[in-house]
Amino acid sequence: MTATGLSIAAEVSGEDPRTLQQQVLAGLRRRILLGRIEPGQALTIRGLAAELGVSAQPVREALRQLVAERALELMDNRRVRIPPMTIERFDDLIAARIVLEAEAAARAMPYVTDEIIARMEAEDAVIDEAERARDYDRWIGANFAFHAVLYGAVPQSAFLPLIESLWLQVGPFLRRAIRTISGHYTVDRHSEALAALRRRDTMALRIAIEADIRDGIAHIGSTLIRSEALGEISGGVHGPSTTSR
Amino acid sequence: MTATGLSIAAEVSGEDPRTLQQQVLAGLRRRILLGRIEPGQALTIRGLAAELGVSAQPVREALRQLVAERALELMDNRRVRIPPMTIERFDDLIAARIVLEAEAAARAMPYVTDEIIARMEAEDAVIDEAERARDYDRWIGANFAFHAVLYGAVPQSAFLPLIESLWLQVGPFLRRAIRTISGHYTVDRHSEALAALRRRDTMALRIAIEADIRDGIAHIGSTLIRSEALGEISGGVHGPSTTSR
DNA sequence: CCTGCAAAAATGTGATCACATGGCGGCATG
DNA sequence: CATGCCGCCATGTGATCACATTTTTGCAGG
Repeated sequence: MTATGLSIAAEVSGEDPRTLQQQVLAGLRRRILLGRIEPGQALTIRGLAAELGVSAQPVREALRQLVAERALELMDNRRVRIPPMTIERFDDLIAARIVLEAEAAARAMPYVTDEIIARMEAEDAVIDEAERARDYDRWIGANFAFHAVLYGAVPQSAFLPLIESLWLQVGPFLRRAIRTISGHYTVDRHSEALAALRRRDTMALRIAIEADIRDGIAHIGSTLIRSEALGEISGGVHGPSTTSR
Repeated sequence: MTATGLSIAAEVSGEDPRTLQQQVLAGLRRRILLGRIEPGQALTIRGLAAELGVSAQPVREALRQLVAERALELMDNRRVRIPPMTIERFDDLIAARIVLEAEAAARAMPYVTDEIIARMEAEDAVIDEAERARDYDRWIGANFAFHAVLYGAVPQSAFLPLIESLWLQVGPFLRRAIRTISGHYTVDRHSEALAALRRRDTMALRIAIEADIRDGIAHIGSTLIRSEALGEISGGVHGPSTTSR
C-alpha cells in the first residue's frame, strides 16, 4: 500500500496522516472542497502556518500540491488563491466531470460488491440526514463520498485522482449556490444509481450518474450566470492580501 | 495571465520559468514524459539536487507537485518513484485518455483557427522528420505537442491539465515500447484529424483522436503483456536505493 | 483632495540545519 | 554456514534564516 496524500478516497476509507504536511494538506483540501475558503482571497504561507500552529515548510508543500491539483492557482505575483470561476470554465469542469465520472462508474461495475452498495446507501442516508439538519458541510461531504465509494471500488483507479481534482475546482462554488437549491433533487438520482447497481445495469448507472451531476449543477449554473453580471466570480482583481484567518 | 508552473502546454507556447522550482519541475516533467527515468528507480531529493546543482528546496517542491499529478508515487517508506505499471492501470489510463481527449477535442472545435491547424501541421511535420531520424525524444514530444496545440486552443480549458497528468503517467512506458512499433501508424490518424479539423467535422475529429490513441497504444499494451510474465513492470519490489544519476 | 513616489512591511523563494525514520551491512550467536 | 540483532549511513521532514520581490503605507507636491 502506498502513502496517499490523504485524498478524499483515503479519508473515506479512513487513514491517518503520518506527516505534518499531509495533515495540512488534508485540512486545506477539506476546507476548499466544502467551500470554506473565499474564492479570490490570497492565501499566505505564513498566515496559514500561524493559523495552524506549524512552520511554513509543511504549508508550502501542501499549497504546491494543491496548485498541482488545480484547486489553487499560482498567480504571477507568486501568490496563491482559489481560481476565479467563469461560465466557460464551469462548463468545462462539468463536462469533464460527466465524461470522467460516467466512465469511472461503468468501469467500477465489475468491482461492485454488496458491501460497496451498502456503503453507498450509508452515505446516501447521511445526505438525507444532513439535509434535514441543514448541515451543508456534511451534505456536501457525503455527496462526494457517495461517488468516491463507487469509483474507489476499482483497486488502482486512474480515474479517481482526476475526478477529485475536478471536485476541488468546483467545490468552492458549490456551497455558495447550495442554499438556493430546492433540496430533494439528488436523492432521486442517487436512488436511481443504487437501483442500477443492484441490477448490475451499467448503462442505467451511467445515465443516473450523468443526471446526478447535471441536476446538481443546473441551479448552480444559473446562480453563476446571475453573479456573472458582476464579472468574474470573486477575484477578478487580485484579492486583498488579508492574512488568512 | 497566471503563472503556469511550466506545463507542457506552456512549453509549447513558449514561456520561461521565473523560479528555480519551476525549472526543476519542467526538467523533471520532461524527463518523465520522454521516458528518461527508469520506472521503479527511487528518486532522492539530495541526489537530484546535487545533480542539478541546486539546493534541496526546489527539488522537494517539484517532487511534491509531480506526486500530486500522479507522475510520481509516494511510497510508504516516504521514497518517491515512478509508479509501477500494471495491465489494469494501463487500461484505466488509456480509457481515461480516450474519453477526456475525445471530449476535449470536440470542445476545442469552436476555437480552432487556421493558425491552430497550421501549428498542428508543423508538429506533424516534426513527427515525420523525427521518425526518419530515429529521434525518439523529438518524436514523442511532437506527438504530445500535436494534441496539446489542439486542446490548448480553448482558453482556460479544464481538460488540458487532466490530460497532461495522464500523459505523465503513460510517458515512462511509452518509450520502452516505441522501438517495437512498426512506425507509420499515427501519421494516418493525424492526417485524419487534420482533415476533420479543416472540414470542422467534430464527429470525425472525435473518431480520429480516439483511433490515434488506441492505435498508438495497442502495440504497447501487448508489450506490457509480454513483460507482465515477470510481474509488475519495474518496481514490484522497492527499487534499489541508488542515488539518481 | 487627488496623485505619484519612496520608505517600510509583508511575502515567496532558496538555502541550510537539526532531527527522526528507514535501509543496509557487519557482527555475534546458534 | 545460516540467522537475527545492532549500529551506522542515507534520506525525508520540519524549522529557521537570508534575500529578492511585491504590496502597502505614508508623505510630499500638485
